[in-house]
Amino acid sequence: MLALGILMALIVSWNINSVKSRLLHLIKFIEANQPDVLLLQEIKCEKHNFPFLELEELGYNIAVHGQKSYNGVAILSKSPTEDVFTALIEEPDFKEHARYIECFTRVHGLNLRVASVYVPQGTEVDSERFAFKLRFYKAMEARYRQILMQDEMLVAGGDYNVAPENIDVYDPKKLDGSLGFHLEERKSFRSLLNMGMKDSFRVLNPLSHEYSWWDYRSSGWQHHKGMRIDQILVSPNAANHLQSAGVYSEVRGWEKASDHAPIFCKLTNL
DNA sequence: ATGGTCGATATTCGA
Repeated sequence: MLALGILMALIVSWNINSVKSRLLHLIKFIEANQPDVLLLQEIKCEKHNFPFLELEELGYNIAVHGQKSYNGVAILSKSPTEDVFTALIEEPDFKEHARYIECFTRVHGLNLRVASVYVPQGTEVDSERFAFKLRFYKAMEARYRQILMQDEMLVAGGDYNVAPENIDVYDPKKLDGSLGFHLEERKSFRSLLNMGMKDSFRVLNPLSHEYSWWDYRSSGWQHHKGMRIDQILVSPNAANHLQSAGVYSEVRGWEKASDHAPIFCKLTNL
């Protein structure tokens, strides 16, 4: 290996809203961008229905936590996915929700623990599902804290279903207190940051107004009304390697697109 | 303006 070789790790997170209905988009995206690690959410299928063959053909090792019809998360990595963990939620009522998968993998000499996270949307503020959303944040925080204490590099990307700040939504006044932008959930998200995790996009683009999700129902994409509810959070030791971060927003304009665009961060091996 | 549109599934649920 050349001493001067600067290598870049591309890590992408994407709520794909059904991996089976979006498989051609996924393949097109991979061929164009060649991510080293791809974190998927809302695959909406069980493991035995996941398109392993098509994606292994593109050079990926794959870890899947599947569920019929709803939720489902996966990790694709050019390197082997080791030490897979999914048991974040043990509550009987929500145990079957496949919303978290984590593994160890390597990218260009970086040893990373990576997680693909699909935080509950919450359905309605103050509902039982909203309470579960807040509990999910607590469980995630405890898990991340454990990993930070082991001094591993953590890259945890996903649909956090919260827009952290005013800059992250199209109309902060109107949306204040509504699902995805309620103070309680924003505090839960901030708590991850206060623990030391960095919002890679915001660290590198402090003033950018960019979104990652546009609602189907209100034709949000057509009206430029979106929210930045997908994030790639990184531990402080991984943040030292951050080079850039952004949103592949053009993907949201593809025909029959997911309501979320892929997001990325790049880490250098230096 | 409390609708709208998706995907999986079954004629409803969850987002």
